Amino acid sequence: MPERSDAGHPVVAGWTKRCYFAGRALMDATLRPYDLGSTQWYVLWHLANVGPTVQRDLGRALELERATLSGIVATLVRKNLIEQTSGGDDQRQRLLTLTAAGEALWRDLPDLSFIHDAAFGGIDEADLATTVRVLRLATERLQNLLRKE
Amino acid sequence: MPERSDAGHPVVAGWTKRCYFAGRALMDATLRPYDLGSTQWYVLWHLANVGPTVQRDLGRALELERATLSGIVATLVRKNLIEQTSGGDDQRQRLLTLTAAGEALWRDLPDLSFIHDAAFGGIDEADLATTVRVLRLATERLQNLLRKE
DNA sequence: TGACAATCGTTCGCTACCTTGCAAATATCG
DNA sequence: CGATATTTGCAAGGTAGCGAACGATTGTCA
Repeated sequence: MPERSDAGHPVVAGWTKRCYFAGRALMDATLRPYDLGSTQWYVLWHLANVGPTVQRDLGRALELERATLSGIVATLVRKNLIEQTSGGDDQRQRLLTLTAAGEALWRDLPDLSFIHDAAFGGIDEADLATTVRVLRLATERLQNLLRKE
Repeated sequence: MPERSDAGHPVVAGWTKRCYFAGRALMDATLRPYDLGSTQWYVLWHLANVGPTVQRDLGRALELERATLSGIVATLVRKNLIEQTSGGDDQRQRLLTLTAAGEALWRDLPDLSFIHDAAFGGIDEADLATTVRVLRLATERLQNLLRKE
């Protein structure tokens, strides 16, 4: 967000945010006709490609807090796209499954891979690798600071 | 968010999101004792360093939608940190100014530059430049796609 | 001048993040 | 076995983002 170009650091943060939101906006715009949000799409993707999943595992896979996923699951259940059952050995956890309507919708959904291709296609592989390395290192450092308060 | 490492593209998107949220989380955690959100901090920063600003210009500088900024301004006014006046030649636009309490709080606030330093400090300048170039190019491509629908 | 268009801010409803606090179920260990 | 800790999910409340629709003001131009 900051436009200060003093040293070069804040600029990275700014473009990280802009890039994240631009991709998300394109995803949201593409999914809008289907009345789906981007994170809802990720949930459907996971259930369609991995199969029925316990809510806890889905949260870990998608890196979402329990409270966040809880709301998204509630929305998808309300739309009748997924089902949330609690008939396992562990009575705390809930199994998530695509409904027939959910599977039908998933088949109708357009392929979103064009977004990644549009964003990063044709860019030098070495540059992409550098970008990933920088972002991952920065993320790990920030998360370390977060753990130590 | 996606962990698929097929080609390399989706990985970039995943780390872009993680890095953005890690930085924001650290910022939020640092500001929590002061009951401030990260975007609220950016507004105070701008008013403290640039001076009183018309709301429209602030939105452009911070790249926020009118609706988003409207809510943030309302929050800061409610906290008595900024003032929103409408006494210009153009009766539509509102001038934002720090209140005395806002200036006092700003002086108490810790320096947040340690976040950028922690994230990107010590990384090769060329690698940072490459990262910025990749992210900016991807962002521009995505925004172009957004304009054409 | 008078109709129409553009701009500015607000409000509403939505998605998606978070923390905190709670209750229920399960695991662990004395 | 029983007390305690952990895990799982939910609800409430807050921040930050979006689009759409609406007054009010201002600009444009026939």
